[in-house]
Amino acid sequence: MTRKTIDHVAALAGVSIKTVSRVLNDEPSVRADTRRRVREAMAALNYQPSLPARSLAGRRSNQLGLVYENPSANYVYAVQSGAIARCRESGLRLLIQACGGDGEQRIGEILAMVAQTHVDGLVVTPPLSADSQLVEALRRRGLPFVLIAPEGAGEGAPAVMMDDRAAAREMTEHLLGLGHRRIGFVAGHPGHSSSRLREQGWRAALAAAGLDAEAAPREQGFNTAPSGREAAHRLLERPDRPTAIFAGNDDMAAGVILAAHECGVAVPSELSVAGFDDTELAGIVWPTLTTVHQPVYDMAHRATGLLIDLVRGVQVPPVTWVGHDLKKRASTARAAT
Amino acid sequence: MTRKTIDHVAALAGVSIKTVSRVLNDEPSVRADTRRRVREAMAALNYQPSLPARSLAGRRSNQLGLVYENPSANYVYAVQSGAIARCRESGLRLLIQACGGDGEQRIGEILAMVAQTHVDGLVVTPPLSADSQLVEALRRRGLPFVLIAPEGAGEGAPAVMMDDRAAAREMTEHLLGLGHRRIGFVAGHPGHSSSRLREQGWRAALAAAGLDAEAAPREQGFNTAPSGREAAHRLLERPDRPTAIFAGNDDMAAGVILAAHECGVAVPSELSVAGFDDTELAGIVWPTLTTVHQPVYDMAHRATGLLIDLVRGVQVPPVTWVGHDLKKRASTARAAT
DNA sequence: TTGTACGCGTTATCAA
DNA sequence: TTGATAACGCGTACAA
Repeated sequence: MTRKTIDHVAALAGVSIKTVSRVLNDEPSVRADTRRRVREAMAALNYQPSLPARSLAGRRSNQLGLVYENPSANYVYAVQSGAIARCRESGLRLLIQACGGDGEQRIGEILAMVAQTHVDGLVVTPPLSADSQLVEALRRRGLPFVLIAPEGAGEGAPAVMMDDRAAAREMTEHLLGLGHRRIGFVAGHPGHSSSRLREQGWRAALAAAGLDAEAAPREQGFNTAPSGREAAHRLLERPDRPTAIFAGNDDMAAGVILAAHECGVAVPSELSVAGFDDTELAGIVWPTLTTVHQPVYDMAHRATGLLIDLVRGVQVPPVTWVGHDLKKRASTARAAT
Repeated sequence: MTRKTIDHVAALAGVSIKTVSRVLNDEPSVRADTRRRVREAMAALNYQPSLPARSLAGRRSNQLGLVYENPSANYVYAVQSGAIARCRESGLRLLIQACGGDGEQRIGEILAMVAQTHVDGLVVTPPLSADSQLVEALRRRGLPFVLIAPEGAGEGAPAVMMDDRAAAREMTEHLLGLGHRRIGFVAGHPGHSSSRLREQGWRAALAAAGLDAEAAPREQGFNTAPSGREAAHRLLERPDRPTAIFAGNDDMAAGVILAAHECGVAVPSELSVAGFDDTELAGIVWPTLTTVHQPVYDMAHRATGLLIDLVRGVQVPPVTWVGHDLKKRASTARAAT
């Protein structure tokens, strides 16, 4: 139960604790032979360096933070997995902070966490990444941080983004290519910037195809399946019923499919349905969902990599774009003639 | 950027740092008046104590660990949320550790994490909680820990469990009560103890109803929607097609519904489908899924509470049972006559 | 290439 | 009820 310390290792290897410290931190100025002896001693004792001691003594804690607030389980899980994987590659720990509360309080909570834990930097996920006050507070604090999918382009802070607008446009073009002309849209939560961008992509594709983008059927949803279901009912009741509905995320698309079932409208023969995000759900609903793959894991992995660079003083580009991907599954088909 | 320390607070409050420390740790032997002055000084400076310093100096780190390995996104999210909430109530931090690798290596990883981070205790989730070698290693290490849903009854280690067997039996009885006699079962992953318990509950209910439990239609699944779909196809092809199918979890139940759609079997009029767990999915598929609510958030919350007691030297019961709940939704109905 | 002395910010010990 | 001082286990600065 009594902790093994750097002193034990030093004694066993016959060197000073400073040399052990050098080996621990992969500093170059250690003779290969000495390094080997120290390594062996560490292994023999099953030595594990104390993170608190390192945090306290050094100017780095070897810990990064990940903050999120209230998104979906799938999103959080994917983000965490990507960030954890990247941290592991570099021998760092990830501290996860779930935020509650409103603006001011939230910022205080995050700054308190930073101060208490000594984290070296922060990965900020949406919707927190769109909070310009938070961004400003972090900047003032002088803490390295990387934003995932911020509003606009992160206001100069390093950000990892996907092109929601272009992806939505591509999906709409896919539907147009299948012969659809009345393509309805279920918009996502108004508070999320991605909602606006996706809607813009849909409109842009319609306009480019010579359709009246302003008059196109559009209903408001809130990123949940029930809201998608209700929006779909409103769309399906219209005299000029759409032959395709594009929902701003997969949950809402699942709601659209549910509504179609309820109205006796066959998917995809009478109605094509498309989603966005490519969550687990897309492969589970029936028919399986055509959707846009958002590489959440990859985005988190990259954001964490950028943060590691930043902490080490390496310059990083202001915006890193990640690609997206159309997943064509069973919920879309050629428009009935 | 320069950190505020206990010295600053002590100076401002006109006391020694030890007194500030006492206030910080809610020790009783401080005059109310002194305590107030110290509190005010802390607030005025927006003082945040250094967790690494406390971990290093004290015999407690005020940090608990949560270890998981590879379960579903929804499960992880619910467990984390419950544990984080409980930690927050007691002013503790939660360190989350995702494990990879096989038995030996996994144990080493967890013990290394414990040694490095100085966590005061560990919440162990399934399937790790069923690893008796891990349990033994933690016991030897002398670290407080609580198991969630272990195999058997946790081998004497404190555990939080739900009665999978009784719940599955109740669900089967519900189906029997709806007039079903041919009730098929899709078993979950053979590696999970809950799979066996749920199957036992199903069989017990059939036997109690005077049916031949041994000959009842049963197919193997692996906790995924595709495996549920395939199992359902096999069940639906039988000459004595079941009028109800009970799947060992919601994902597989979603697969069953999908298969029914594919075979042109109407749910619930021609086939009732029941699931287990009450994940998000249950409210999203069509028809919405009748299922057993497993209180994952609550289990994690309680397990963390027990762990906090344990760390403080308070005795806790060896097993804490949590209740379950039948959620009757749209996927089950009276058997066709 | 290696080692010595000190400090990081807190808790523990013991004395007042 | 309060305080002085020594740990805790490591990195940093500087010297050898």
